[in-house]
Amino acid sequence: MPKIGMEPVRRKALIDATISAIGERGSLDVTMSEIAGRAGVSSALAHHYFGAKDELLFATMRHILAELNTDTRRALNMAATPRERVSAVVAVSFSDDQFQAEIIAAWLAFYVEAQKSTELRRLLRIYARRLNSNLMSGLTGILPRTEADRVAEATAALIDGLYIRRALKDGTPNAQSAIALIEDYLETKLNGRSLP
Amino acid sequence: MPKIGMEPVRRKALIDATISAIGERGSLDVTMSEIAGRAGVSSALAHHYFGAKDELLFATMRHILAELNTDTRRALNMAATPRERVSAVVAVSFSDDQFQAEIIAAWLAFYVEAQKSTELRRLLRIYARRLNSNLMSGLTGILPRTEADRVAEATAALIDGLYIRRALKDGTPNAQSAIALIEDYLETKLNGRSLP
DNA sequence: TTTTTTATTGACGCATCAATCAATAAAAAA
DNA sequence: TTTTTTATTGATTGATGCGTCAATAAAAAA
Repeated sequence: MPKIGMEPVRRKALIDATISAIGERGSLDVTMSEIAGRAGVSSALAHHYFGAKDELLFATMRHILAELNTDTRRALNMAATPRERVSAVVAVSFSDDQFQAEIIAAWLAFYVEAQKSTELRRLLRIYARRLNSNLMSGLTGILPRTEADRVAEATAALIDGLYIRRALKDGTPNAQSAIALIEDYLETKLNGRSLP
Repeated sequence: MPKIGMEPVRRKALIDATISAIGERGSLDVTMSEIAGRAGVSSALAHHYFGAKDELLFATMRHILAELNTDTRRALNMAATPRERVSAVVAVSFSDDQFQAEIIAAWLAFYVEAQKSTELRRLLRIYARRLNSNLMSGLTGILPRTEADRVAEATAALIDGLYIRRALKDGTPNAQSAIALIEDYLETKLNGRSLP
């Protein structure tokens, strides 16, 4: 009993299923059947809408990136000062929507896959550039350019590093301590004074 | 014309081949034949010595970890002050022997694989604990415990973060700027003053 | 009402690999 | 010299999984 206009519904369901499958397996070694099953459809349908597995994975990463971008824009819009902008970018990276076991696993897996796939690498570079630009949008209002560059790079590395290290632990991600760590760094750098 | 005492030679060759194969492919998706071919033997021989592919990969990660540990111990032995100990740990992580495209790719790939394999996760946790302990061995001589803990965690995150971010770039790894970034952080934290 | 488009799947072909095994041969031990 | 151990591989098997295709059916268009 095929209803019309299913395409966007299925695409969304398949992408969500991909994320949760990757989250559970902890890698991109998930079968099309597994993903399709989770989405409640046949693997043939997944191929029908996405063509090849690569494209489904690519669409999934793009979706994750898009969500992060949306959240970041919203947070930046609410930030009043440059200092708040920096904190906003950090906070979004460790927000409940982003800093989930599933998403973290996906990030990691996609980083690895990017070694093979040129397109995926391009996508992740866009993320890196965007993150840098978002951080700089706050930092340039506080520090001289050279210093701002350095702090932006360190902050980005800290974010990625805390993500990857998080993957080794089990249990619920502790976003609070991650944020505290980065904020401590920022405070030191921006005020020249660390937390007591 | 089988010569006697080949086992250690083959094991070493196979592990080296595994690293270079992973480096080229950028992931653990390398076939036993590919690895064996690089080592100049048949895939059957690889199975003969390592049993299953898992075990070869495991042995490879253990080898990488062991090398890092050896290098670190040597560097720590040459460090005279606590401050030098911290720098030594950082320097080794970005030394020519460690900060190579091949090794970086392997680290990344193994991090992902650790999501699936309990043993591998245990191995990587050992690395994390050891890194922390090595950093603390210097930091506790400079900062109060709580502060030292925080700086150790941040430094570890920076190291891992710079590794993962390195994987996105192409060309030769730039260890110098990575070290500079971390040293700048350490200077700020330990002296309360950043580089000009 | 007939035709086309959209949705959907079960079955299948085909390729890839990990792992096994029987076979070969040289060295070492008995 | 016979036997055992060590080294080595080509061929094979069995499983897995991507992608395709023909078939089915409802909705929409003609």
